[in-house]
Amino acid sequence: MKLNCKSQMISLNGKLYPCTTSITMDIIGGKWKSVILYHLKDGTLRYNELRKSMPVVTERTLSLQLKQLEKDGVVYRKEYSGKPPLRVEYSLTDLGQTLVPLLEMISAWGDTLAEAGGEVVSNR
Amino acid sequence: MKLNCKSQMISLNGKLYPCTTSITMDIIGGKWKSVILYHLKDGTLRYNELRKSMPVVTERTLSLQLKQLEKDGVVYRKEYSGKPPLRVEYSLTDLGQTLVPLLEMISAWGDTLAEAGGEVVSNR
DNA sequence: CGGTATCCTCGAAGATACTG
DNA sequence: CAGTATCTTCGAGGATACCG
Repeated sequence: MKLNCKSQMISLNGKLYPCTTSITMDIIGGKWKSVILYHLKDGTLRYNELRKSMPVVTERTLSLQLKQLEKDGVVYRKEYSGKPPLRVEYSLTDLGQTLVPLLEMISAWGDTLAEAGGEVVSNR
Repeated sequence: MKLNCKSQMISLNGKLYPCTTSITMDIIGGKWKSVILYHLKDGTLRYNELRKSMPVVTERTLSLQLKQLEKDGVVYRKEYSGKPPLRVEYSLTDLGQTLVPLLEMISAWGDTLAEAGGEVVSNR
């Protein structure tokens, strides 16, 4: 059955959504999740590599967002536990991989706007 | 120049973004904007028609979100002012139309998840 | 290195009532 | 019909310090 977002609610994992777009936006929306996913789309990154790619995010927020992405099944967290220094790697799951075309479209649309009126401001 | 979201900031309309995905998400993100846009993708709707398509949103929130979409240039507000009853129609602008493939992809991705584990809950 | 713990701010969104 | 006006709540995200 194809859901069509007309005057009905959809229940998924204990949450109620008014539209299938809301489901996707719940998973990739917010200030940071699409950015994290975009950086992971080209491969595995360690926690600190992610941090360096996103200089403005705080550690706490990055950590929280990663946990949510992990819980929603789009990001995989692999911990290589030997003695410290600890090594943790993040990557997209198979489900996360299915988001890549979407992430690229989102980025491309924003890119078009930026080309028209945007400006690169800083390099760190 | 193609922007790549690596350690630089992009300035657009007085806001700073860490990534081109952030630009798009700023415009279509949040709890309601993608739902509104999805409903408008098939044509013009009056304020009350939008309300009825989205029974859980409050008037205030719908009104605020529509204003932001209008300000960001993706929604067009046309007021037919005669004497009351007032008639206002909302539709996508040309820029808004370029979001349609994206909105459909967002909806389709959520739909896939819902088919796997979701459940339609109510009919109003 | 890869996080937590605490505390805090601020804006998105809701409830309800009212209006041109 | 198509909103505004007020007031309130709630949670995302930030600042800073500390931990295994």
